Amino acid sequence: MRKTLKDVAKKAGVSIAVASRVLGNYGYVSQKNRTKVSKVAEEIGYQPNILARSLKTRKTYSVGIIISDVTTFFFTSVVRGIEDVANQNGYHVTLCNSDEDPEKEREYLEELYKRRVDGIIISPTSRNIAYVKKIMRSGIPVVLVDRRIDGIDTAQIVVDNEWGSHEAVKYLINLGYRRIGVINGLQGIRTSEERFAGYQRALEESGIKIDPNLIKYGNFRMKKGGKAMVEFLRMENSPEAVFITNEAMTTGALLALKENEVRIPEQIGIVGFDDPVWAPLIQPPLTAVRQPSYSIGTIASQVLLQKTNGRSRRKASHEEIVLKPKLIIRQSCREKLKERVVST
Amino acid sequence: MRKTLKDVAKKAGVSIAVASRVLGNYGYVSQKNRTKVSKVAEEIGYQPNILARSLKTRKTYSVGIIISDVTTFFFTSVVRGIEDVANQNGYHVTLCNSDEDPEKEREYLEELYKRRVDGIIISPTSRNIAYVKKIMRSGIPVVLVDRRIDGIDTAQIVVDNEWGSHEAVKYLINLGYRRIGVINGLQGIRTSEERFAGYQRALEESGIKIDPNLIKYGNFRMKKGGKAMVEFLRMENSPEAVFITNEAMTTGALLALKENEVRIPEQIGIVGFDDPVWAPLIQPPLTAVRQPSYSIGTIASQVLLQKTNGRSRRKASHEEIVLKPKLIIRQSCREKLKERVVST
DNA sequence: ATAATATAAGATAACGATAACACATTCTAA
DNA sequence: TTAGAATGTGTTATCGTTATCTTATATTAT
Repeated sequence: MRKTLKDVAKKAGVSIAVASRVLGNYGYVSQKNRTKVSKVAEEIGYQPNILARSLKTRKTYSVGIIISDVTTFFFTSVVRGIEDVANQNGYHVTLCNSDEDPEKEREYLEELYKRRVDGIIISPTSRNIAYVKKIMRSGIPVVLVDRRIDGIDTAQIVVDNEWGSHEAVKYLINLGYRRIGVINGLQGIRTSEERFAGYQRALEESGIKIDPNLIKYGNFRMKKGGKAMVEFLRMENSPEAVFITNEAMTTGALLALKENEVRIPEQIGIVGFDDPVWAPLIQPPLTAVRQPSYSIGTIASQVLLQKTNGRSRRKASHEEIVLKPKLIIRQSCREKLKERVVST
Repeated sequence: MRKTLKDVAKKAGVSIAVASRVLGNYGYVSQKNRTKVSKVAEEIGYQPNILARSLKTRKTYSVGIIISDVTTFFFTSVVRGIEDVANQNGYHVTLCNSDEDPEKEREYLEELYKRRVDGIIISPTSRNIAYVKKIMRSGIPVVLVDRRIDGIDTAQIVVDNEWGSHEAVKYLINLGYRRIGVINGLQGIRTSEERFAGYQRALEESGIKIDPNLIKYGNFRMKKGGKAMVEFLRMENSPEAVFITNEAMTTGALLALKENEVRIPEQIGIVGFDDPVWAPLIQPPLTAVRQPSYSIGTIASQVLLQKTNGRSRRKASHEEIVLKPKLIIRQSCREKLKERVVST
């Protein structure tokens, strides 16, 4: 059924070596054979078996991506960026969703290793660092995105989360907000920690004491964002403004506010991390920290491919590329003149 | 560096056949050798080379997905659905974004074929049907999602677009709207045609004449949706309501309306196809046709895997699974009592 | 004219696994 | 006791390529 080199060679009346040379475009082949083989290959619809080729050449022209969830706005853009440059360079992309589950992440890493991908781009949960390092040692280049890991000898493409959060919270403080809540991501994930650190620094710089009651922990998913917001609303002294550390949780929180008929920004100010397309469409338009997500993807892909091509092995091996996010001010916060209490 | 079966066999003091039997868990092996080999494999960190295995077994446990763009809400869910069930069954997923470009689509199909994927899930542009059929003939199962193709002998998982559109437009008509515009998708794509057909039927059933000026063609992307909407606004006799045939174009249109300060639903009624998470959050909450996108993915994946497993070859081979969408009524349309003219 | 090189093409050995086969043993049944 | 099955192991072919090694001929340089 499926045609092999042998079929081509036989029909063209040459050895498979010659056929391979023609189709692979290398070595010496006479013009006569060259055209003959090409013609035959075309005729019988020959397509090389990449498995066999890869087995021999030790190059698969494929890269793996491990992220928590493609369904989130941030990661779709990252994935799209990765895929675009990968494909421009003849690479294919295998997608894995870890759902923040270290177990799943570990399995995917193992699987990608077995499949002999030429490289891996991962947004790590930080629970399998030793294993990531082991994979790197075995020769597969790895590039980290979104989540930094200390003491790892490879490229990392991240956003300055601390700075972005600091900008956001500083902005809230400048507007006059004092009781500022935060809905954090999963504990143990670097991004969460950095975003929280920015929140913390902004408050400290302004001499505002940090109130543990105003700190909630979510898991980066929608539902928890809503739940955390409801908890805030139920407090006897709920926050005047809330900084929410990713898009999914922001969505959940906004939904909860809507359900409870809490008006933004009159009753509560909101700033979210991540600036999805729909941010300007909601009522009121959302003030948010925009991450250059597509660029993260393209850069990560470029860096990875550079590594797989073997060149520049010493140079730029564990560079850290930090992209600056940007606070997009819309209307979900407002000048706060005097104290106001949120109705529960 | 990388360990092979040979290394394991040598270290364990057995033949590679025995090692293969232990690790592959088949055939007769003594308990002594079984534990010995397992232990050695563990020790030296042996991971099988999937390329070699697949070459021999003619099974790669990987499936390809070709869709237009992961970045869109609808397709992320579909992809996630596919990936979830694929992974539960030990399959991996290779993602390809065609961007509605038949050329790209063709290249991806070819590439997936060369990579010997066990199956392909595609949302086709309809321009490479002959090639899809050719691939199918060569033995790779293909499942179509979202976009139906006539006269193709395989499973198709689609949404009843005509019905969904009909529901949406009928709803507008029942509210009293008469001059109803439509922003269509790319011409030549099945989904577009079906959604348009539903629009058409609803109008015809109500005896409303179809006005070509109220029909715009977009390309399923945000920008074109905005452009089409602006064109509507600039008309001397612009539509009272607009039905927009996918999420990205709806986003663009809403953005354009916002920019032009057109109030919804006072000045114009809007119904969109696709119901993204943010639909309830915008002002006013968007009335939209919800597609069961995640289910499309899971079902497609299940059907495909069933096909790859070779079982049930005669049965259910070209079944068409049609899922019903659902009109979610929110507040972007309102009872229309008398004629009103939209300000430009 | 002859050595040195360029051109051309086939045979064959990998790549790393599985599968088919052959050959021992050991166990069971007649 | 012995045929036949069950169990255990090793050897080798194979999957479809590419890479290496020969060998043969044509072309160029000295």
